Parts: sequence; C-alpha cells; structure tokens
Amino acid sequence: MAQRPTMNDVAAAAGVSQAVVSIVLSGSYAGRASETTAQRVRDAATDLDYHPNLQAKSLKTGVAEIIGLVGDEVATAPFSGMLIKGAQDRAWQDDHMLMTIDTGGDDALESAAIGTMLSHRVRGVIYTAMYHREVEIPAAALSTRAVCLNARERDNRVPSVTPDEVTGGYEATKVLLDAGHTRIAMINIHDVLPAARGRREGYERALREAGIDPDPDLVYRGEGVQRSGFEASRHLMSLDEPPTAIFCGNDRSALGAYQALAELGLRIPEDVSIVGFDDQDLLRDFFHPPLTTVRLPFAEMGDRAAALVLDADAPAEVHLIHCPVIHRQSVAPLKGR
Amino acid sequence: MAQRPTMNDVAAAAGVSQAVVSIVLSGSYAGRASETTAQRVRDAATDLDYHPNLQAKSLKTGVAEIIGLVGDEVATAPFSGMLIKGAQDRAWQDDHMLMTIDTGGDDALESAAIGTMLSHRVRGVIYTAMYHREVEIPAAALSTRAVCLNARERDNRVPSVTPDEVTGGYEATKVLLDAGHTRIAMINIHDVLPAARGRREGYERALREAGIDPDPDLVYRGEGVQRSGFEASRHLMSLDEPPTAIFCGNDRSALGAYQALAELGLRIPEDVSIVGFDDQDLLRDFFHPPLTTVRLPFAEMGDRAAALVLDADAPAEVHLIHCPVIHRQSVAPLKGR
DNA sequence: CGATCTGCGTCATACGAATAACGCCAGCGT
DNA sequence: ACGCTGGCGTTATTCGTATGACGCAGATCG
Repeated sequence: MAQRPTMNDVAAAAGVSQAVVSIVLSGSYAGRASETTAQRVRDAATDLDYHPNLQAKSLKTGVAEIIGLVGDEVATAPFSGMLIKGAQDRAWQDDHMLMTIDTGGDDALESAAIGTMLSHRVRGVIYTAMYHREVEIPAAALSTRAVCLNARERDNRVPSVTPDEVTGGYEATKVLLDAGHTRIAMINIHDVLPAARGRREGYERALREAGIDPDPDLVYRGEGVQRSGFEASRHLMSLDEPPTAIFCGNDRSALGAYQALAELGLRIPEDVSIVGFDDQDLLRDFFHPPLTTVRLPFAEMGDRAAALVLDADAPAEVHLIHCPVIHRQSVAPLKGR
Repeated sequence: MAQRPTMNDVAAAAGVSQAVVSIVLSGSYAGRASETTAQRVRDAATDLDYHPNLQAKSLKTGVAEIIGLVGDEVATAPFSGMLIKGAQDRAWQDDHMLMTIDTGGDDALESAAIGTMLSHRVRGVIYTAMYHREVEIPAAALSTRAVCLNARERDNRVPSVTPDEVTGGYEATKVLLDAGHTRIAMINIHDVLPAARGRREGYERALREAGIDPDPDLVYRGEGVQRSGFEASRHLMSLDEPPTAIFCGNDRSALGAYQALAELGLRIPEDVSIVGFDDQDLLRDFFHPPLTTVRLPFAEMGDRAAALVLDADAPAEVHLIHCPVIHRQSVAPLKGR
C-alpha cells in the first residue's frame, strides 16, 4: 500500500513535463501533443498503475464528478433499489459517481447529509422520497443543483421526476374497457397520496371518454394493503349490480382481491377481470393467474433524475415518466358478448 | 449558486488568518486559539454558510473520508438495502461517506468501479456479494483496504464478514429439540452454497449433541424456492415415519411447506412444527401462523464491514455474525408427551 | 531574408485546506 | 534588567491537477 503514483511520476517515467501528462490523459486539448508522445505517456501511466487523483482534479475544477442521492428509506423500501440503480447507471455513463445517504426520515440527519454532500462539492443532489408524495426540499439543497425524485417539490423551484400516475390509471382502465367491460370498479389506496389521486383521475377520465359516468359506489377507498383489497372486493361483489372488472390501486390490494374472489368462488379472469398497479416483483409469484398490472418505471425515473442533475439548463418542471401496462392473464373479454 | 465561500472568506470576515480558521474549525490543535477568537470564527462560518471543501482537505491529507461499496446486485436483491444501510450508518458515525456501485455482475464494470474508487482515494472498499458465497477479490481492490461482505474471500487475504450459518442452523434445530421433537427433517437450499452447507452442519451438530443420529432420509435437497419446499414437505410427510418438525433452509421453502401441510390437512404448529431461515420481511405476511425463523443480521454485517475498513489493524480473518432465532408461533411442544 | 505561423512542449500558478515554523507579547522568576 | 515560557496568531509551504502564458524549431510567406 505504498504512495500512489502522481502525474509527476508518470511525467518522469515518460520523460515529459507534468503538463503534458495532464493534457494527454484528460483528453482535452486535442492536438497539443504528438501521437508518439501521447502513447509514451499512456504506456507509462499503465505501467505505474496510475489513477488520477480526483480530489486534486475537482479542487482545481470546482466540482466533483459526484451526484448525491438523499432518501428517507433507501434501505427498507423494496423498490428503492431500482430507483438508485437507474440513477447510478446514468451517472456512471456520464462519468459520475453516486453517493447515497439514507436518512431514515431524520431531519437533522438529512440536513447533515446535504451539508456533507455540499462539502464534497457534488454536482447536484437527488432528493428522493420512497413513496410518491409532495415534499419540501431542504434549503441547503438549493445552493446546488437539486432534483426531486418520486416526489413533487411543493413550490416547483426544482425539477421533479414522478411516475405518470394519471396516464397509468387511464391505460389500466382502458385495458378493461377495451375488453368490453363497462362496470369497472376501483379499489384505491390511501387517497391523500398523489399516487392515489392520479390513478383515480386516470380511471375516471378513461370512463368518461368511453361515455361512462363514473359511479362513486364503485370506488372503494382502501389503504393499499392486502386486507383492504380483500374487504373491498367482498363489498363490491355484494352490490346489486356488481362490477365485472376491478382496477386495483396497487398490487397488494389486488392480492387481497384475488383471495376474496377465490373465496366467493369467482374465477379470474373468467368471472372478474383484474388490473393492478406497481408490478411489485416480490408479489408476482402469488398471483394465479399472473396479474395484468401497471409497472412503476423506477429505473427510468432514477435515470431521468440523474440526467436532470447533469443538465443544468433543464427547467424546474415536473417530469412525468410513463408507466407501461404489463399484460398478463388477469383480464378477459366481458362474458356474453 | 454563486461560488462557495472558502476559509479565506471566513478568515476575512472574522478578521483573522486562514490558518486560524482551519485550526478552529477542524477542532484539532485545541488551545491554539482563544475562545473569543474561536467563537468569532465559528460565527463567521455560520454566517457565510461555509462548508469545508473536502476535496482540498483530502488532497492535503492523502485519503478521503469515503468508503466504497461494490456489489453485484445491490439493486435487485431484496435485503441488500439493510446491508448497505448498516455499512452507511457505521460509516456515517465515523464521519465517512459511503459510495455505492452496483456492477450488475459485470466484471469490466467492476474493475472500472474499483478504479474510480481508487481515484477518489477512498479509505477502503467493501466488496459485497448479494448472496453468501465465496469470491475472488479483484487485484485492484488490494491496493487499498478491502473487506468482503456476505462473502468469503478465497485466500483470506482480507477480512470477510459473513453470517454465522452454522450457529444459526444449530440454534434453529435446538429450538425444535427443546420442544421435544426428535424426528426433525431439514429442507435445504442449493447445497453448493456456503449458506446451505453451514445451516446443515449446524443442524447435524445439534442433533448429535442431543444424541440423535442424523437421518439422511430426513434431509431434502431443494432449491430454496417455494415449490421445492412444497414438494419436499409432501415427500417427507409420506415417509413411513414422517418428521414431527421441519427445519427449512430458508423462508421461501417454509412457505412451500406451509402450503403443502395445509393441503395435507396438517396444522402448524399442532401437528408439525416449522422453523425457517432468513426472516424475509416481505414474506412475513404470508405465514399463518407467524413463522419462527432465524434472522440474517444484514445491518450488523454491514456495520461490521465498514468498521473493519476503518480499522486498518484488523486481521484478515472471517468474522462471523450471529444469526438470532426469532421466536414466533410455528413451533409447539411435541404432542403426546 | 526577415516576419509570421504552426505544432509541440515547458513553466508557473492557482485551487482550498492543513500544518510546520516562526513572531510577538505578557507575565514571571531571579 | 534579562532571559524564559506560554498563549495566541501569522506566514509560507504543500498536496496533485488544470491551464494560461510562453518558448522554440521548422515551415511558409511576402
């Protein structure tokens, strides 16, 4: 673990000045060095196992090639990995590193984290929420490039990246409409969430476009957990005119719906069609038949957020990322048609 | 987004030299500055919203207060979050940052990642596998402090941190023995994995200590998925002398076992006691009754790995982290006793 | 043939913080 | 009155890299 070689060492080995080494290895200033010299320098660098000291580089240039990512529950949320991976891959492609901090929702830790990132002269900070919601971005983060991920910044002072819940809800409902269904229920999740509001808005829009007036009795306000999907389904199927299809606000609710329908002796999709939302990996095995659902595009979102950090000119608007419908086998044409 | 203030700005504002600012803010050299001056400096720093430039600091000191974490599947593995969180929290407590790279198993990317970390002059690198296995650490990583996490380095050139599978298997089996069971089956996972070997070793040791000769017929070699747990259980219960308790090599197998036993009309724990392994959060809801299992201590492992990076004197040995039994309700005393 | 240009390098300096070395002054002992 | 010590600051230098300014030889031009 000896001292790492520096440009001076490389320069000495190649018989040139440090400046040339810098010019050659950084790749800028094309043409300032002859090809033969350049090759000599590169060989020497390889020989010595030279790695540039990025501290020195960014001391000189003013910014580090690092993007910070601050999140509340990076560790615990099941999908956060994809959010991070998307951001990391984009950062990496653009020669940046990602520095992640999980604050666990602790405000003091959060501002400390942002402070540390500023100290590292990060290129910018991605401020991430682990479920789609509205956030207030810490003032400290505004002194660098900041982007909200899976969250909408209250005052639109910075760009935000969120899933396009509305279009997702719209397309999910459209799948059911296209299959001929007209009595389509929705089991929604906690309705204070932007996710819930957006998905419902899309649902209603699709119905109206199809000339169907949304029936409030068909919208159940659940909590996004399995049990509320279960209860909602029992309730919905006991209506005088029960739905023939259900759009579930998330996959967990859908799982509850599957159970309830099974207990009622109803088959999916023959008797009732189901569409979910989230496309949660870990639940996938539990759906028989496999659930048609809408995928939350976490990797794409992370990618976009990182790209926005690097593009200083991007406007401070909300960037919606499309949620594609994943067609599986829980939707069938309406019977008797 | 103006230029960030430097120590010189703070010095000017406080009417002192840059050196004093350094002395005061770094906290070292206690007593070199009077309390009044120190206070003046601190006030000025707060006023200007000064954040030290860590690039400059580590350029001077030689190392950055950063720990690198390289893993193959940071994003996709469900528990990796806790591994990372454990490492991050430890790093953070010791004033370090964690820089994470998910290589997706790509070797080229992996060495590039390590190269970048070396360029950042990280304090050390945590080399992480997303399931417990034996790895060969890239040569590049050896030029800095390296630690293996959830993996055992082949040649023991660096410290490794792994779960104590053997003791875990031992204690899991002991729970069943203590409940009076003597015919205890094991549904193991892929048996090339160190996890599988260790858990089985613990299982057999516990049996022998209790004076029971391990019966090979009671050990089913599955694949760690739900279906093999299902098939294993059906097979085991069809034996002439079926087991009264099953130790499942992981929770997913246990879930399969639950299903199989339910179909056979056997109750848990009254008819058959079950112990799992992993304590996977996301499966928890699916166990009725709740599963007694062994927890993989990911957060502790991450913590330890980070601590080992920071402790340059720690020996290059395997550090086993204890896997505690989580007592829930799938174990009952043997009937008819 | 002197002036200008071009290609290829070198020199010197700056980035921001840490720290060794030094300076100054008050207080104290003798 | 002299030297000494401690307390408190300052000055100057250093880390490794990037880059503006400059140098120099050979080619080109008027």
